[in-house]
Amino acid sequence: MATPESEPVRTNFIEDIINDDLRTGKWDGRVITRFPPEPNGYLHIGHAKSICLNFGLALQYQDRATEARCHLRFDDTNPTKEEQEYIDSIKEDVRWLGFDWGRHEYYASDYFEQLYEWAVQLIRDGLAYVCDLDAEGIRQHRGTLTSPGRNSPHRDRGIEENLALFERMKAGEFPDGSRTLRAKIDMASPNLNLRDPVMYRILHATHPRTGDAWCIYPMYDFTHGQSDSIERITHSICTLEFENHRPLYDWFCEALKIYHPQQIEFARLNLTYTVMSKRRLLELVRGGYVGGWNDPRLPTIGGMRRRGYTPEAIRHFCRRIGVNKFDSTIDVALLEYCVREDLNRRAPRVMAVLRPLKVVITNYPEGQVEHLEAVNNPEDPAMGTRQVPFTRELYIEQDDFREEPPPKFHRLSPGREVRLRYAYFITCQEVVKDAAGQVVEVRCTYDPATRGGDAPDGRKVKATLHWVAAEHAQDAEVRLYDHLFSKPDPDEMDADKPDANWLANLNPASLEVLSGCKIEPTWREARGPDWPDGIARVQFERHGYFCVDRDSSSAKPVFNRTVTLRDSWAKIEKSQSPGKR
RNA sequence: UGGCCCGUGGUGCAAUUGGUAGCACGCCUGACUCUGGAUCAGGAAGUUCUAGGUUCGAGUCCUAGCGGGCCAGCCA
Repeated sequence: MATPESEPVRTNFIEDIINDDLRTGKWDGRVITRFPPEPNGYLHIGHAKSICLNFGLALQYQDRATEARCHLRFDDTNPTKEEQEYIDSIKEDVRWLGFDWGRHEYYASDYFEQLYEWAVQLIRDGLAYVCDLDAEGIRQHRGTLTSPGRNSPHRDRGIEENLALFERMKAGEFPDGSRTLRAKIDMASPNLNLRDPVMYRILHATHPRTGDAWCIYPMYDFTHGQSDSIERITHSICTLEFENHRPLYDWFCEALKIYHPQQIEFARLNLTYTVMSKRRLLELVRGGYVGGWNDPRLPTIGGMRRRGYTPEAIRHFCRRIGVNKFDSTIDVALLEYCVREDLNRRAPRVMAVLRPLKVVITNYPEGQVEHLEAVNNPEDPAMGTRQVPFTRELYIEQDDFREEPPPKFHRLSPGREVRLRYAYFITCQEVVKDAAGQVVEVRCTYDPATRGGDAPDGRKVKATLHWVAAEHAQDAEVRLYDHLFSKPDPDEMDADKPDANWLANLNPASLEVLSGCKIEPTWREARGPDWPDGIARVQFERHGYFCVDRDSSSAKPVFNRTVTLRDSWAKIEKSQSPGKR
């Protein structure tokens, strides 16, 4: 049987290019890609798309290529924004996703010396010059989208003067922002990136890796292509916004006469009900709208890991969304489908009552305890069974009882018989209410002949409820997560408040913390095969998939809801509610 | 008003490179079921952005238009 991981997926336009190249021998049969994050933030599902693409390609062409691998390269050219902490978390995330860069861990900063020499080479060739304009001056000379720029007054400086000035920039003789090294291309180019782009800027800042060795730092455009070149990358895959930079990428490689990889752009990932930009993610964290970078509601890799998503599910998702050259927004339901699909096969089943309602089995002997066999995972008999204690007093879900059942509700209600999973049929005989009229207890009788869950006389029940023995129950905290935003597109504003911004669309119910939840005491015995990442995941029957949060203690476990089960009753209920449909 | 890139069911992708569209998610039915889960079967849903053109034949090629994205950081 084909696993989701191995299922064939149609080739995308990037694979078409690679296949062509392999056929024509363009790169001597090599396929070398790279994932080049800037260590200035945490990775999110959008990065996962790129990671899966780049590392996936290397894996995929292992047999067909003479050499196939993917490098991990940190694009660390801006010390004012980058930190070691980000480097560490990025490595952790890529590893967790299941990819291995082997010894191919690189840093653009490792190439600073070479980059400097190349800059000098360009000056010697008359293709670069030191410009004394400040940021404002450069901007004023740049022109606009529709009008050409003007040459810098320093554009025609002599080579020797440029060399001396650049040397002095490097030596730290000038303050930040006072001068730049620029490529001499074309101030009239319709592509603004070609209007004498800055190659080096002065930044007296301590770099996480090179410390204070440099006070001039190369710009992205003067770094990325050359880094690719040094590493002999064949296909340099990046997102669409770099399309306009490709001519510059090519220009530098050609001007320098160095190995010239091919840049290919693809569309970044967008998901419904969430935001993906670093800026917005940062705002959510800084503003306290979420608990931190690994808040389970965030689309960050750390958040998803804590939410209980598996690397397998994320990889499968990334394979299924495809790769293209135009913006699109994927329905988060597909992501959720992928997690369910994976967890359904792997997660042991456990009974957990989230909102307890006490049930007393009036004809069941007081003090008696029976141990009933429960299946750990109906999808995988190899996961075995366990013995769950059953007693006179139990908890069932509040939602599983209705004093006045609506149409199509076939759970417990007065006079009705249902099955307690793996246990007995019970019939509701009496309802106990508090002073406020709230149902606080349901008194039932059980049929001893239905032990195990089947009636010898063949009679059927319409519902099977999960339950937990009251005295034996493990108390737990359960965190119910839902979409972070209440609209598929967080930017869509309600007509009555057109001036609001995306934050107004935060879903007030994105997190609900439940305490006093009752978990079946044998839940730990239900564990299936070990989870490679050490995060325990279970299915709470009829609820969804949950993972054990790091806030857990042995006295009180804490569970995070990864995703709910598909819930057809919820749909019926929703369609019954007035105002709907 | 400039340049570049891009338009296929609600959403995301396919279509053997010119032979009148197929898959998945979602949605709706039904079957089965000790999870209202899973599974299985079926259904609704597309003027392939529009208009011309080439061709026996166009989602694929050409032209124009319309729509969307990106670009005026000493960010990446």
